[in-house]
Amino acid sequence: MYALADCNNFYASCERVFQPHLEKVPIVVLSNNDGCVVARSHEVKDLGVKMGVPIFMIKDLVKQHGIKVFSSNYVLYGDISSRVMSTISSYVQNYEVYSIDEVFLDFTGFDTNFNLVDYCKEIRYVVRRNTRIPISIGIAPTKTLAKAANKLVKKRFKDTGVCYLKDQDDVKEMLRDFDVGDLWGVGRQYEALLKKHGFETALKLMNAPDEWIRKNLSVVGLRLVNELRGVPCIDLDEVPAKKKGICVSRSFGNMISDLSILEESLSTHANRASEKLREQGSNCGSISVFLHTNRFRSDLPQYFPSKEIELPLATNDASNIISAAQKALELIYKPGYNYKKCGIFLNDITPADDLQLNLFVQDDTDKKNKLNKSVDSLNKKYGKDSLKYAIQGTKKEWKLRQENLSLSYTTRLSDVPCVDLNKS
DNA sequence: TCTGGGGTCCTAGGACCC
DNA sequence: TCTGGGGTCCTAGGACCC
Repeated sequence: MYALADCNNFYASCERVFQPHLEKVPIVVLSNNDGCVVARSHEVKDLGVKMGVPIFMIKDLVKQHGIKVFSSNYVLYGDISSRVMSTISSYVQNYEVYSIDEVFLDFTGFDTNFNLVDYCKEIRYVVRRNTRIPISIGIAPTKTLAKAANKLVKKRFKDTGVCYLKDQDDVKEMLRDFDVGDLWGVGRQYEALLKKHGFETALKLMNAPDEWIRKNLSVVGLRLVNELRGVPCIDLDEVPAKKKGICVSRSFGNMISDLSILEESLSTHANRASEKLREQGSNCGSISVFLHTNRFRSDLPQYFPSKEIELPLATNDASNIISAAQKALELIYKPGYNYKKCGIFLNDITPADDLQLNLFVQDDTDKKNKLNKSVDSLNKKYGKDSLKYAIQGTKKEWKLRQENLSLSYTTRLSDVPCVDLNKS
C-alpha cells in the first residue's frame, strides 16, 4: 500500500498561516514577476479562475470579489513545506518527498496492523495542529492509484480528507467515472488521443489492450495502465537523484537592452547555478546561455539566441562558470532588442570527486574549492549573496516584480510575528 | 502595461563502427 | 541487374510532472 499526502492549495494555505483573518477570504498567489495565477484558495476556484491565467486578465474579478493577491514567497513556502514533511515522516519509515507539497508514504505491511483510514486521519490532524496546513491523503496499492485516490478526496471525501482504495473492487468502482485526463501521467496530448479512441475514463483505460497502449503511449503508458490494474511499476524514490541538468533563469521586471545589465543578471544566475552544482557535489562540463525577447509583443522584433560553451575542465567553481557565461553572452548579444528573460543551463554533469584532468590545462581545482567553500559558508551564515562577485552588480535594475510579497515569518528574525500578551 | 521556472523520460533518426 | 547484418552513440523533439 502507498499513500499520497498533499497540501490543499498549498501556497494559498501558507499565506493564511500567519494571516488567519484571510481564512474565508478568496486569495491567489502569483508566479515569479507577478505574472500568472499559480495557487488559488477554494473560494477563487469556485469563481472559475483557472490555473495559470495571467493576473491582468482577471483584474475585474479581483476587484469585484476582493480577491487578495500575493507575490510568490518561496522562502516561506519552502520552510513550511519542510515542517509539514517532517511531521508526516514521523509516521512512516519510508517516504518520498515528491514535490514541495506532496509526499508518498510506503504503507507496506501497515494494513495488517492499523486501520489505515484512522491512521491517516490522525496524520491530517497533527499536521494541521503543528503547521496549520490542511492536507488530503489517498491510499491505494500503487502510486498511480494513490494519486487518483488523493484526487477523489476533493470530490467525494471532503469531510474526512482521506480516500482508501483497498482492493481492485474499490478501484474499479472509483475509476468508473474518473476522467482519464485527471490521471497522473496523462497530459493534454494523451487525453485527447485516448478520448478520441474511446478511453474516456480511467476504468476504460485500465482495460485497454496492451499492444495499443505500447504503440501509442510508449512503455511509460504501459506502466501507467499496469499501475491502474494494481501492479506496482513505479518505485518509491527515497533519496532524490542528482540533477542531470541545472537551469537558472528569470524574466526581468522590465524589458532590458543594455549589455551591462544583462551581464549583472546572468552572472547572478550563473553564480546561483554553481551553488546548486556544489550542493549536490557535481561538476559541469559545459554551459549554455540563452536570451529571450518578449514573445507576447508581436509588435517588437524577436530574438531567441543561445550559445553553448565547453569548459576546458569540468568545474563547479563560481568564477569559471560566471566568466564562461559572460563569454557566451557577448557572443549572442545584439543591441537594439528589448530582452525579457535570460538564463543559464549547466550540462554534462559529473561527480566532483571524479575529475578528468587535461594534459594541456592547468588544474587549480583545489585552490578554487577552498574559495568556494568559504564563500558558501559565509553566505549560509549571513544570508544569500552576502558575498558575491562584482559583476553581479548592486542596483538590480533587472529584478523581479514582487508587489505583494508577504513577510518571511519563519526564516527572518525581523519578520517573526510578535504577540502582545497584555492585549489578549 | 501586464503572460513562471524548474525538471524527467522516451523515441526516432542519423552518423558512425565492424 | 544485383548491394548484409549486426551494433553504439548522440541529438532533437515531444510527451509528461510540479
